[in-house]
Amino acid sequence: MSSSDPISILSDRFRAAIRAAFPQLTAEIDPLIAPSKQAQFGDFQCNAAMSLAKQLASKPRDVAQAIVKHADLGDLAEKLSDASIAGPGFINIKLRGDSLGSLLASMDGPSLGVEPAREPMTVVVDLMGVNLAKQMHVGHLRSPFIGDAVARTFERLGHTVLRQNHLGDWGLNIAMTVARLIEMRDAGTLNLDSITLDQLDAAYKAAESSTRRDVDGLAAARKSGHPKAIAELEAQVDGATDAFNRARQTLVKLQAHDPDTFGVWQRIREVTMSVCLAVCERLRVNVTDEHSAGESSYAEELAPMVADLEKRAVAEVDQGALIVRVDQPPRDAAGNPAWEPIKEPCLVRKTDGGFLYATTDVCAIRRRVQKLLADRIIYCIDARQNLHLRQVFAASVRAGYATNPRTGRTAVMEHAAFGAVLGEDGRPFKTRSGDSVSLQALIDEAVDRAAAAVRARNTTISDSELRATAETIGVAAMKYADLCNDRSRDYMFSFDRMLAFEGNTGPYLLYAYARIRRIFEKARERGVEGSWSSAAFRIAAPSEKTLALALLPYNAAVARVAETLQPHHLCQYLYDLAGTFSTFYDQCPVVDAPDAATRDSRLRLCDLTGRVLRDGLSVLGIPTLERM
RNA sequence: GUCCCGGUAGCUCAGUUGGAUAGAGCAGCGGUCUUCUAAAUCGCAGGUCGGCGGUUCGAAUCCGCCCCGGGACGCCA
Repeated sequence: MSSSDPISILSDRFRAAIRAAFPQLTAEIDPLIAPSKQAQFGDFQCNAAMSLAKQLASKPRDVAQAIVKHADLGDLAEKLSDASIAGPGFINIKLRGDSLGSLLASMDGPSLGVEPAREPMTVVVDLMGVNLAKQMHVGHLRSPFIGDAVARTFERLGHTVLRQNHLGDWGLNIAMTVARLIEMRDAGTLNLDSITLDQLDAAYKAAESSTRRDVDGLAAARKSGHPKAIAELEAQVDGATDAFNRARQTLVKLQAHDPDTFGVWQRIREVTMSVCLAVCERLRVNVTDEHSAGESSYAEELAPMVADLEKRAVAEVDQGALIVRVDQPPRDAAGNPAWEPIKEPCLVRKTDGGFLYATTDVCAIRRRVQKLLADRIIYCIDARQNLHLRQVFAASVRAGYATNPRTGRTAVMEHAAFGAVLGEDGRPFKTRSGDSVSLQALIDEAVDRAAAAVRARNTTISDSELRATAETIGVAAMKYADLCNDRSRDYMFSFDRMLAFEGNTGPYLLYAYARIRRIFEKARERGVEGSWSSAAFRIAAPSEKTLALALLPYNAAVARVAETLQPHHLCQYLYDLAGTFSTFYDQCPVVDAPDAATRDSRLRLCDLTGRVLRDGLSVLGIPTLERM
């Protein structure tokens, strides 16, 4: 299919021109086409002459002249001449007046100019790390927001996407909680049938602290010699040791699927998952139960896998633990290492024979590549896990687990790392008392604030519509505020800013879309319907041209998100589009346009803008509203 | 100590992979509603791009050395 993005078309034309002018250049050529920053220089510019001059050992302006001579821009842009060359060798390009209309027309189809991937791949996206028996809090926000947006981007491009919710649902901490709950149930202080996640969370914390042995405190007390303090701390350590041992016994029972123990565990899982999935649904994050792939699901595979690693000497014993060294990657024929060397080895078995989270993660890669046939695995996880993930990736490659059985190629594994969520004081987001804020409370507040804002501007809206509208606006505000930043940075969580309805926010984009919908409602009231859909685009007014230019690079924006795993590039595109639309809206009457042809052209322009906004927001996982 | 992020307007952030005079939004100042939603729009003001060197026609961007902030560094997950 032919592209509708002028940068893409111009790149092709200039690449051909450069090839023709300099046949001696064999390497790949980047024609460096960019929009002009200032209108006086035209619409676009080619910056390739300067860098090529270096390779060709000639003068940049001579190179530019040769490019200009060979460039055929057809009916897209005005013919180039020596006057098109400026400064050290910039080539300025001015689109022809009628070309924007035909570019828009070529974009105006179901795909909105988005080109499907040439080689559809299977992409696994790891996008949530919920732990059993723990209340969801602000720290659980970014992974599903970013991960779902990335997943949707790949889906939009025609790839097969498999979301994975890597649940923390196994291990000693969970067993500890199970032991605690059984004790409470047997003591009659707890009804497991009606237990809530908050109660589970409390039990988890209690279990955790009851097994923490204060050996440092005891040592200090012994040193200072206070008999009472020593006695208390001895009792504490003994008690904690008992609790710890009970937890270990419970873990053994759990692993053996002892009916009572396993039943309690299942109950914990049920309660946690129902909250987790309800939150996902409310946040419009496409994660359902079928995406669950908990640590427990790997439990049976760990021992055989580790035996395989040991047998093939991929892993070796070091200081009692079993490790996979990743400091000396094999090199291919060209001398490129299979991964960047990492000094710290990857531990896959503890001295006591137990497995670690790295073991499970390697096992997950093995399943994702060998069974799910992943070509690419994307981890949307906290930046602090970076070293751990790099080790796990390297160990998997070394073990051969990351080699896709269908293609024979090593799956591409990437860490889409993100920073912390900070409060407005610049410190990690917490309540005044220092607790983490529950996700439910956070969403409720965003929605409440959105409701108040809608009510303040619209007194006639029904309560049910108000609720639905506020829900959409509140969630859009939260998601957009997260996604519009470079994910690798820490980001500042501020209700005031995300719900300000001004500037680069979710509500601003929703508002732009709602205004477009209102134009069509108005048009229908006037009896104008349908006739515009086949109208010719007549791009005349400056704000029409700006809007058209903002519209065309939609494909590039989506493609860029897939390339960089950075949804903020799409946010930037959409914000720019909404902004240019607002200016157009202000300056160009649509329904009351001076003549029918202009009106129909503008209606079609509005329709295209609205569909791109809706589609782009849907790629981010944000639904639109017909009215606000 | 080693490694990974980050440092751009008073605040929150972009910056198309090295291009022309570094851009938005808040906050500040001043315009624009009998008109398709003013939740908008237009303008003004605001900068040693952490610092110093280097690479070249050209650096916020690449390289080196520092400074500051955050994080991670074998038997927790």
